[in-house]
Order: sequence, then C-alpha cells, then structure tokens
Amino acid sequence: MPVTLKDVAQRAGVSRSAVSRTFTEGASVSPKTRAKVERAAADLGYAPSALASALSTGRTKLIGLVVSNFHNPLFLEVFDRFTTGLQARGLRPLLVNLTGETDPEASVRMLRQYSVDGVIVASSTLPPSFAGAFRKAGLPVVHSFGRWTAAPETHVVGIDNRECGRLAARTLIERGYRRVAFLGGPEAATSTEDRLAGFLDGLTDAPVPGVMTSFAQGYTFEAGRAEMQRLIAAGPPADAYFCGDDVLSIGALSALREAGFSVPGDVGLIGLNDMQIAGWQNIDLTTIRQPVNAIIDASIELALATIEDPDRLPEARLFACHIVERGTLRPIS
Amino acid sequence: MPVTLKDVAQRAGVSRSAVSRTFTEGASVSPKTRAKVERAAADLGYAPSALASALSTGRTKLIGLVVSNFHNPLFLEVFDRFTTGLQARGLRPLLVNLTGETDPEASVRMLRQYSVDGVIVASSTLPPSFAGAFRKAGLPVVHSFGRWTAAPETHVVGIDNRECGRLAARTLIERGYRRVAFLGGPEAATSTEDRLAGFLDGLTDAPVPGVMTSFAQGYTFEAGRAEMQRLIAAGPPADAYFCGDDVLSIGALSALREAGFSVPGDVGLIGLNDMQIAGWQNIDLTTIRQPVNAIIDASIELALATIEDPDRLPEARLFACHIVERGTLRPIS
DNA sequence: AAACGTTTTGCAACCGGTTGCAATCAGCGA
DNA sequence: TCGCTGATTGCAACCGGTTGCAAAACGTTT
Repeated sequence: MPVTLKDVAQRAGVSRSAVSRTFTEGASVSPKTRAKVERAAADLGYAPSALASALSTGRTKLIGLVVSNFHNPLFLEVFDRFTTGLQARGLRPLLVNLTGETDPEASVRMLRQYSVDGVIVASSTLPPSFAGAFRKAGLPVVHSFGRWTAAPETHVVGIDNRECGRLAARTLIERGYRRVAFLGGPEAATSTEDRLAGFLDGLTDAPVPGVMTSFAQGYTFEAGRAEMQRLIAAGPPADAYFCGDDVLSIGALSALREAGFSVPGDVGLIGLNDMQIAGWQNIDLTTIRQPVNAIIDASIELALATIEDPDRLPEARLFACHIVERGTLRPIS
Repeated sequence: MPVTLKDVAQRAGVSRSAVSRTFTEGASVSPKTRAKVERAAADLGYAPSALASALSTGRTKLIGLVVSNFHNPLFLEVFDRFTTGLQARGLRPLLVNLTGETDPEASVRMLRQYSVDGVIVASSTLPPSFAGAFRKAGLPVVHSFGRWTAAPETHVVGIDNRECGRLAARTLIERGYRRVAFLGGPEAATSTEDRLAGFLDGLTDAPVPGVMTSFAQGYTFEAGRAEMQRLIAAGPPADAYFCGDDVLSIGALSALREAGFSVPGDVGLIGLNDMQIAGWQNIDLTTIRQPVNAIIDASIELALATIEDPDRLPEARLFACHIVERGTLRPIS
C-alpha cells in the first residue's frame, strides 16, 4: 500500500539513490533524471518517509512542545502561533502534556524515545528543573514564557517580569492612585515574585503608604474572586490593584462589582497578559500585554539555532510589555 | 552519545535480539537474560528509539491531531483531554494546524510523511472533505465534534445537533418564553443548520409565533455582539434567543445589557458548549453542555479500534447534551 | 543415559531511506 | 578521434530496531 523509494526507482528506471537525491536539497542529479523521478513520484503519489530519513540523518524535524497549563486562555493563541510557526519551517510539534507531572526523568525518556530535535517548554508555571533536565539529556531546549535569571541553565524567552511590575506601578501612580496593592498568583510561582518585586521597586519613590500584598490560590477566576472577596470582607479594599494575571483580575473584578464597588470609580484594576477575553466589551480589562507572538517567534528561532549549534551558550531574550488601556483604570489625569 | 540496542547487548553479553525481546511485550526471554539486559539498560540509560521500531513494525504510535479552530476557548479543555488520553495509552499527538488551509492533499502528505497510525480531526468547522481525504489515503480517521450524517464516510463522534436544538426549544417553552428566536453562527456551517432544524422542529407543536432566525459572521464574541446590536437596532428583540455557541452568546449578552435590556428579565439567552468562562459569575450563562470528555474518550477508543481493524465500518457516536442552569434564563415556572 | 518436547537464543534479512566511494558518462580542447 | 575533467550514477553499507527460522539449551520421561 505505501509507496516507497524502491517503487519510484523502479518505475522511473533509476537507482534508489537517484530518487533519494532528487528529494534532498542540493544533491547532484541531472535535470533528466530529476524529471523522470518526479514524474514517477507524482504518478505513484510518493511521499518520503520522515521516519526512515530521520533514522539515517539523525534529524526527525520533530519538536517537543511541552505544556502544562491548559487553563490559561492565552494558550490558545500560543498554540496557534507555535504550530503555524513550526509548520512554516517544516517542523512538527509533538505535544507533551505535563499537567500534574513531577518527574522530569519520565518526560526526558518520552522525548528521547521519539528523538525530537529540540524541545520548547511553553509554560510559566513549570519549574525550570524540567527544562534543565532536558538540557542535561543533551536536548536543545528553550523555555518560553519562562523566568529570567542572571545565569540561565537553558535559553529563556519571555518578558521582564520586574519591569512589568514597575510599569504597573508607574501606571497606577500616573493615574492618581495612592493606596495601591498587589494581588498575585500562588506565592511560590517565581513569576509572581518578580512581578511583585518590580512593583514594589516602582513605588519606592512614590508618595504611597505601605503596599498591601495578597496571593490567590491559583491562576484561576475562582481563586481571584475568592481572594478579592476575602479582602473585601477584611476591610475596605485598596484604591487600585495590580493583578498578576488576567484571569485572576477578572475574578477579582467580579467580586468587586458584586460587592457594590464601581470599577474604576472606587477601585482600579490592572491585569497582565491581555488575553482575548480581556478585550471583550463586557469585561474591558485594562492590562499589560505580553508580546506573545514575538516571544514565540524568538523561541522558535532560538530552538532552531541551538539545533544547528548545540554548544551555543544559554541566552535570555526578554521582551518589553506595554499597557493596553481599557475600562478598569481611570484615565491619566 | 545516544545509547543503542547494540551497546546494551554488548554490555549485557547477549545478542541484540535478546535486548529487543526484553523490551517487547510477550516475547520469549528467560528471566536470567531479562535481568542481565535490564541491568545493562539501566546502567546505560537506554531508551529504545520509537522511530527505528516504527520502521520495522509499521506502527509509529503517533496520532495526527488535526485542529483548525484556535478561537474557541473550549479547545483548551479539548487539548488537555486529548493529550492526556493519548499519552495514557502510550500514544503521542502530532499537532497539525489547518487554520486557513484549503487543500486536503497537502495535509495528507504531511500526515503520511510522519506515518501517523491514525488521525483525529478535532474541529466542528473543518469540512468533512478533510476527514474524507485522510480516509481515502488509507489512514484510520475519526472526526471529533463533527456532524452526524446517515451514511458517514468516516467515524464521527459528537453531539446530536438536532436534538440539541429540540432541547433548547423545550427549555425555552417550559420557562414560558413565547417569542423565541435563533441566533446561529455562519449560515454555511453545517452544525448551525442542524441546530436550527432541531430548534424549529422542537417548536412545531408549541404555541409560538413565527421564529426569527439570524446568523452571525463567525463564532466570535464580536460577531455575536454585532449581530445582536443589529437586531436591537432593527426593532424590539425576541423574548429569548437560542445561540449556537457560547462565545457568540456572550457577545449577544453584552449587546443586550449595554442596550439596557435585563437578562433574563427582558430577554432570555441560552448558549451551547458550556465552556469554562460560561460559568464565571460575571457571565453566568445558561447553556447546553457538550460532553467534551465523553466525546474525546470515544474518539480515542474509536481511533484505536480502527487502527486494529482498518476495515471497520464508519460509525457515528452521538452523545446527549444537557442543560446547565445559570442566570440567563428565568427559572422554570 | 537416551529420546523427546519446550523454551530460549542468535543469525540474518528486512523496514525505508542516506551517503561515501568508485565507476561511468558527457562535454570540451587539442 | 583521444584524453582529460567534472558531473552524474549505482553499489553497498549503514541508521536502530524487529522477527522468522533453525540451532542450542533445558527439563522430562522412560
């Protein structure tokens, strides 16, 4: 049933090598042979087996796309961009779902079994130990949406979380908010830490009282809502909140409105990510946009480059974020 | 660098076959040999190459997961379930993004190149011609979230769209709505057609005036909102709308509220899908739940069964939907 | 101890391509 | 027409496993 090299060779009356060569870029084939082969291949509907070729060349053109967070709506955009980006370069994403996985070794085995050429870890929640384990196993790896560190073990592409925090601080101050607060994801998440640090840093010279901080149980609507409800119950809320994530923000927003606070009248709110939903008119969340496309394109480029040169030194690429003005913060005064 | 069969065989002092056999289920190996081999394999950190094995067995354990709609938030759940479900069975999803693709042939070539064992087309918007093309190419294929037909060309797993329409009709009537209307996705989408047909069918014996129908430009928030704005501008809206999709519904909802209508006081609204967001308290959309997990599990089972027996006749598996009561429909009277 | 039926084992061919090497071919100048 | 050079071609080995087959090893039975 499946058409092989040999079939094409036979039909074209040439050797198998000739066929192989017409399908490999830059190999030496005469125009005449090439024509014969292409004819035969078309007749037979031949498609070279990537597997077989991978076996001899050592390149599968398979990229492990490791994901762990299927709750963040932003990831729809992420998937879309990653798959089209990889496809455009003749690569295929092999999806690996690491939700709930704790042992990097098992994942390494998985990826090695399929001899992926490289791995892209697309997750802000997966600990860097995973990317590290892939690296140690000799796989080219890029951690997308990862956390910046001064001496990264693997390539990291993402945003400067501290700078985002500063940006949020600046934005709130500019708009006249004074009693500002931070509402982050789980305290353990490193991105939350950095965002908070940046936020506090951005406020040091500002005329603000002590900054309240609180942390939701997870990066979910429910968690954001519950945390804000807790805050409201404990006393009057702050003038404005910087929320570590859009979904969280929307949860908080719902709690605020439900408790009778007007946003941005009584309380201001700024999120982070700018997922599609944030732009829906009945949400209309002011937020900080992560340049998703730029991050993904850079991740792919970096992965490719590392496949070419495995000894390339680990590198961090951080992109600037910017404010998307919507309706949960009052205008600049 | 990579450890092969031969290395393990050498270290264990046995033949390559012996090693291969210890790693194949149900092959004949003495406990003694097995022990030696396993020891050596562990020492060396050996992982059998799925590629090489695929080459001889003809099975890659790769499943093409074909997707085209990255705008429907429901697909996050879908991805999660598919990947974990496939992984649990020792299969790997090879993601194929067909957004904007019109030529099934190109996709067939892609899938054949990687010799996927089977294909799951997870999309309600992709025309059945794609699944058909895969089938004709000899690939076991299941169309998930596809449309039921009396004589399906490929396996189809999904919901009974007509029955959903009837369920929506019944639900609205039970709650005392009389001037009911349908708001669907693009008229061309076959699922929309079926849902409308069922809806009308469910209303035939009910004491309702003529049913108004309208169609949004796409399955997006913007489209739903724009269409509802158009309807409102054209005259007083109906008492209740059955919306072909949740995102669409939420768009319509935003338009209604913004125009000063109370929902469900003035106008009732019921969606379809029950994506996560529908349950958020600030949306609180009454909707019809697609049993996503059941559909996906059945799709995987069916794909597996067809891989086992390629001559299996095409089959349709439809699952019942049920109402999720929330706040956009008044309670049953 | 011989004869027998079972397991276990290794050999070698094969899966579908790739590629170094040597043989062949075509084109050109003399 | 011959010799030379560079391009094209086919052979055969290899990538890393799998598997049919026959030989070897084992355990029983008499």
